Amino acid sequence: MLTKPSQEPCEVSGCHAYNALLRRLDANDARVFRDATRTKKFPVGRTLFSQGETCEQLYFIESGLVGLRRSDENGNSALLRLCRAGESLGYRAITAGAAHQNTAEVLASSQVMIVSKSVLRWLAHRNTEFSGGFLGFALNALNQTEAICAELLTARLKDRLLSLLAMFDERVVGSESSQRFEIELPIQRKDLADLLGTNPASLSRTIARLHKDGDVRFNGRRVLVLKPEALKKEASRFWVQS
Amino acid sequence: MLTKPSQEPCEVSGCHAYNALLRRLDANDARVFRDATRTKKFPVGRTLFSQGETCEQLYFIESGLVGLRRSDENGNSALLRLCRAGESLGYRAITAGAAHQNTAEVLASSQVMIVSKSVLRWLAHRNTEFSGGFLGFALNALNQTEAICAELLTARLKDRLLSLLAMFDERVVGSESSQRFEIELPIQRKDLADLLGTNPASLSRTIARLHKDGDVRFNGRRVLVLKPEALKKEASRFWVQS
DNA sequence: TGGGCGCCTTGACCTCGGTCAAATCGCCAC
DNA sequence: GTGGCGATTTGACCGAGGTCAAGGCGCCCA
Repeated sequence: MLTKPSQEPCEVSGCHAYNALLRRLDANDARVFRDATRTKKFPVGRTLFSQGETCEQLYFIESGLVGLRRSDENGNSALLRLCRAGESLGYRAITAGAAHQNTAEVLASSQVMIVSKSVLRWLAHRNTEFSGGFLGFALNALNQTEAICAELLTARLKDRLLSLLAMFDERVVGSESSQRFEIELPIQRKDLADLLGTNPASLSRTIARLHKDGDVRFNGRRVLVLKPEALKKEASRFWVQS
Repeated sequence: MLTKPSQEPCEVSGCHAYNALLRRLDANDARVFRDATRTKKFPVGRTLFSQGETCEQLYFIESGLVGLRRSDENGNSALLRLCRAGESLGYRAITAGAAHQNTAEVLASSQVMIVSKSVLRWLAHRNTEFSGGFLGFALNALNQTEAICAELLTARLKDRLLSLLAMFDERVVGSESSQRFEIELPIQRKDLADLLGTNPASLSRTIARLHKDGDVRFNGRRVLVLKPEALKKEASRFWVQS
């Protein structure tokens, strides 16, 4: 995919963030950028980078799912949010010239494009608008993190779970209103629990309650949504315009 | 302060963010920027801008305290975080060309510098590194919001309160370890409760518990810290390096 | 000096969700 | 199949914190 001499240099990858950066470069620099890109597959459980490390690379998620985790010295560890296909990672530490503030752990097997810091520095030096791209990434991340934060401040576990479910399927915001449909969860219960700030036991109980109320039926990682409007109501927070 | 012909153009205001932007401009543009700046005092309860509005101005907090609040259509409203003297507001909506995602409400009487969007646009057009400044602001905000998020995901109300107290006094991270000292809270209970994701009643009970345990003694807005090490332990999350 | 009005605290009550241990399920290798 | 192991659910228990209403306190103003 990266080697084909594309006629339309704006769409050379399946990663939105990658394309957004590429669009800010002239043909020549775009070639440099593409040539410096390599692709790697990461299995579940692997980490792209760890909190405290200095940043060496810029990452672009082509497929899969990566979680950002933050720990403190008291031993607490929180799974802050998910990064999906199309997103970029590592730009924060590179731009700030600081260590990674979070650990990026692979939650579902992911295909990732990688560009080394040195190439990036070289390009950024020649293209001052380059940082405009990162600014866009940061603003999106900030908005989403604030949405999550707002939810943690106000919503109950049950509603947070519904809202999280809504994240995993774009049909939730689609038009086919009252149709039941199925979502395939890409991650396991422990991770879901971490994202919600709870533990697998409590999560399991909440799922049982939803089941009993007839809203949503869980079967392992398959989730049958019986009342889409319940999800829709909760979904809104996450879909800030990007 | 803004009119004096400064010899050292880097430090013309008491606002760190303002100075950071100014430093990215040459002498000429810096003058344009300064001349376009006006100062305004906002009393408690006023808002700088509201969620959903289009952004017309860039704000710099010289003194006081501003809170960012996010509401959703279900009627929930969360006070996300505090913006203190030195911070900038409004750059997100301007940069993204979108509406404000949050409401900025004045929690403690504030002195604010204001620059109109049109001037900013003009300057940003001539100075492509300008967005690098905003990127820095966004990365800081993101880090802090993540820290708050992590705390909400893992910590109990009591510990979140201690951590919030620590925010209000830099002595907490200082060296004078075991000395008791006093903090003057700039905001009222309701706002504290909102920041912690709780209500005044529960907050009051938590305060009473801290009082009984001999850690911290509240007297209205005056807080006597008896065991600084208790605060120190919690403070760490918020002081990510900027 | 005595309302009046916010702000804050307290009481009573109860639900949500945390904790720990045991049981069950699902999956893979042998 | 069968044992093993991790993932998930369930049970039993209980504590943190939500809710609503009443009470106290401080402050301003007439």
